[in-house]
Amino acid sequence: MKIRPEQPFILYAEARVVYEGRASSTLNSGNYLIIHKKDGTLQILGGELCNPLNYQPPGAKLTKQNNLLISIRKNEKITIFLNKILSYQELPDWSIKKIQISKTEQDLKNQILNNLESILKTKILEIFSEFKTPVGAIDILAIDQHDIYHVIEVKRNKANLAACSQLDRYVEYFIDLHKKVKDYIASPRISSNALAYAQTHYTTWLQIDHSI
Amino acid sequence: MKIRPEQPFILYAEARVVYEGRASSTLNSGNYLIIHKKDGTLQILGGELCNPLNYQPPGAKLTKQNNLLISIRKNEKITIFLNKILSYQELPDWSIKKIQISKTEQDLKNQILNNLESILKTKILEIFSEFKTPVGAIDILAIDQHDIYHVIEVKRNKANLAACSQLDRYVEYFIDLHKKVKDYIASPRISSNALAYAQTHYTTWLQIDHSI
DNA sequence: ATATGTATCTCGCTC
DNA sequence: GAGCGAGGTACATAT
Repeated sequence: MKIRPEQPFILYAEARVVYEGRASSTLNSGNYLIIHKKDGTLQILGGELCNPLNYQPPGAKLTKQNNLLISIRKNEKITIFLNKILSYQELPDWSIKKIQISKTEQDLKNQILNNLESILKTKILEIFSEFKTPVGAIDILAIDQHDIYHVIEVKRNKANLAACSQLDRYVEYFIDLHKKVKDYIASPRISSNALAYAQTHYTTWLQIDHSI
Repeated sequence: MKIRPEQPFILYAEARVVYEGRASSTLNSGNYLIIHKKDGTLQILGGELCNPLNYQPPGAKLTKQNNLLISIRKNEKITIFLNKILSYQELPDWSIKKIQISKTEQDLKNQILNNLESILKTKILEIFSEFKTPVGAIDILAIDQHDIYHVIEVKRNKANLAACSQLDRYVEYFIDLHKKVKDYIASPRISSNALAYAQTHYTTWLQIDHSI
């Protein structure tokens, strides 16, 4: 069956691949699975690991010239040199449903918001979620009865040094505005270096788990 | 043809999927592409976007019970409820070659290392790559003739606030050791907020491009 | 095993 | 469009 580059399809072929764009890459000849979706997404999958060897995100445009498949998107170009087509199948009825997910960071955040005063052990007058600053958006900002700004960075899993630094930026922002600040990392776990860093920076780690 | 869960295969099927592990998810019934690799990798791909709807990384174990495909890895479980098999193909000769990539951050770093004195405009006595500290590994550390520590954070593309914060941690580490420090972000581009932050924190942005 | 950072990250969101 | 951060991030690497 003839390859129709405007169709969604799966193609198993002996091929080699060249990519030129943000980075550059070459993939030596072998048997690979080539996937093309109707939004332009292109993936070349190898026989192990999750991530594609080469890919184009949605919006790419696929064309065919003799034994070449060429996908172009902005300044990125993938050229597939087809040596032998081993199988080809079009998937016109491929579903585009979205997944329903839970136990995300948002869920953990809601859990904290619902128990904020007992967690912070003070009376809260104002609560902000995703409070925008020039140095990023604060997960939870709570202002208490003594005008202390409680800044909370939430991580759904193990908090690391990057989480501490994120918090540092927010704290500095309020310090510069002459506010009194207390800062917290709320997460189920924290890396040892992050915990050490937090302790020397007067950051409180709130261990908090997904309920259920 | 009968599904053999120990084989690498591509399966196009009407199915629904349930996942339970670090997070939880459900995917309603539809036509999806199910990919199984010999390293245990499992992916359920929808008709748009790059990322799999559900997946298991290498090391997962796949079994079949009637119309169920079950993949288990540590505390993570994917259950695929097969309603109708639309196509099934085994790929025993799927290649596992690796891609050759260039224009990575490492390439950019080497470029800087090869021109360090002209970039920093001073005589360098010692150079360290990936210098380990308790607050992370420094991309490039150069100590000059005046015992000034030049700390460089390299980003292959656009630098953001996180890059600035990374640098802050390294600078603070040396300040606490009573060293004189100059810090730099080296990248082709930088976000406006990151540049503003850098300027108020005495961080120098070195605009540097991938040669070629 | 844990920890850290990169990635052609992708993706969704907000401005 | 830019910017930011989450992600079941995956993945490589060092300890």
